[in-house]
Amino acid sequence: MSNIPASRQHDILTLIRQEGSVTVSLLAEQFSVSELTIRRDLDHLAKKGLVERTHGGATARRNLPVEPDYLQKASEYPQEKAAIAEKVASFVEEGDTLYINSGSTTFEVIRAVVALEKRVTIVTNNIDAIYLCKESEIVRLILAGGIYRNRSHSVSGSLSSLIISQIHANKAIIGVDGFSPSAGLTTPILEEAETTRAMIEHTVGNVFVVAASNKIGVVSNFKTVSLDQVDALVTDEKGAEIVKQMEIPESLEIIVATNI
Amino acid sequence: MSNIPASRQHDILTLIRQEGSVTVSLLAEQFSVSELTIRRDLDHLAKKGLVERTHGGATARRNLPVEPDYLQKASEYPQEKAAIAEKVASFVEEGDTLYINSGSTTFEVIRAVVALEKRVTIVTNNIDAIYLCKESEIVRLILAGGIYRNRSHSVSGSLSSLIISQIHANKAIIGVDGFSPSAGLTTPILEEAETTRAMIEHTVGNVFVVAASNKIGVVSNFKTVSLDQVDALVTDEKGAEIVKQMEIPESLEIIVATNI
DNA sequence: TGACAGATGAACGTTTATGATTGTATGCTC
DNA sequence: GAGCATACAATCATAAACGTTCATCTGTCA
Repeated sequence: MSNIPASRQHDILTLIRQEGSVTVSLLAEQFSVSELTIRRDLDHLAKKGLVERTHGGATARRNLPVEPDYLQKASEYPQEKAAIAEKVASFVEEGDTLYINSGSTTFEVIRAVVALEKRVTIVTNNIDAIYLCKESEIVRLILAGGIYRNRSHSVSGSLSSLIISQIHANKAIIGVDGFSPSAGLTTPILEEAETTRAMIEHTVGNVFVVAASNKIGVVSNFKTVSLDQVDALVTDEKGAEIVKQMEIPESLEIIVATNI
Repeated sequence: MSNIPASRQHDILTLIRQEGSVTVSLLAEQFSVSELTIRRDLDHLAKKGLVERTHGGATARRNLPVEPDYLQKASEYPQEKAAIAEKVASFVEEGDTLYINSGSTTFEVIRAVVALEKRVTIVTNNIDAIYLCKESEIVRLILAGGIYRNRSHSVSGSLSSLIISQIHANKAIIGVDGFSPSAGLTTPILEEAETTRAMIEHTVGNVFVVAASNKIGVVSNFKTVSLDQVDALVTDEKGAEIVKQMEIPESLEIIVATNI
């Protein structure tokens, strides 16, 4: 992967997130390349679902009719999360059945997985997944049921576990609020922890945990599982640095998602 | 500010949501484009159901953005459906647990029930219910899980029935595509029929069927249950007329919702 | 050195956005 | 009810943006 276009696309992405929207002509001028190149860059970013392509330019994604609280959270480490999502999506294969729990990072994961255009089944308790999958004809979406929590736009609890008990996925992609060697994976909501645990227990393949550096070493309220039930941690460069100082199970692979 | 159409339309939309209403001439001045362009922008937004077009401008729309074909169906008999929804909601009592299946009529029912501000639990397979319940702190929403169908914005099938098998409601409010003495209640989708049947079977109290006159006497593809499992039909005046000609079980009460 | 992939730009025809023009409908004033 | 102003719809012309194809350049690898 060559560096010059990648870094320009990264800069474009930052600019779009900053300004909300950009024009092709302005970008072409700013980066001293032809408009055609900019258009290709934007198309590339749009295909990954990172921006919304429009006539004359591109805008930041704003396709959710109802914006959940966690979209504010999503703006905390947007690039890290996008990079992590991109990375973990690269492990997804045609025909996979995936457990993906709720949260801002895993929301990005769903976006990245749908952008792959592979024939996969996504099982999730994140209701917002419907916005991401609605245009895809080849991704099958199974929603867990249960009591709806408006703050996280998700369902969880014993009723969710009931459905999960019927499905065995071959990969799980799990977002957490805390990742710690001693406390394992932790979340602030009891029911979410239960649902996530059920997902991990019904996964026959690899369990990926996605977490930006601000989650590493953190302990939240409720324990999901301990680290020896996790196969891989996908994190950013800073997160990987922190993990290196920790005593983690040997079986746990650390995967670094380098910023785009 | 970049003046690409998408960005301008977004700004117009936020402005409308902020102010409640806008005029074409003011917008034209503000964005330095012709009024004609503004009109086209507003038409565009109105077509997506995001704003309400008026003479000389546009106003905010509190309605949620729903699927076009869903919306089309919803606009078929809007007054009748609203009246029916209002009527059936009047039977809902504090503390009730309600089964409500998916469909444009029952969507209105959920809206009416939430407006009651009574402490009830709604169990539904209509995902759009989240828009209606999100602001209510006293309505508890339980979503059935299962495979998501984008056309109806609902989940259904055996996984949904699994959750339903765990819940016994004391009232069920059921929308149908066909209501017929011989064929019973019918719907065009097999899985929906299964889910609806499960709801009715797990209701210990009254089962209400809501149907505007265009559904009465109609037979759709898949049977849900026969009429003797229904306690009441809530319909409009024209529907009541038609039912009078039919041979229906004596136990089935006909409730007429008079147009407001 | 030669083959090759990826990035870039030019040229072409096509699509989209915009504004001017004209005529029609709506609402208001008198 | 006549006259008038405003908003609208319909049509056309123009310019900008777009997609497609081809050619060029660069760096990599054998």
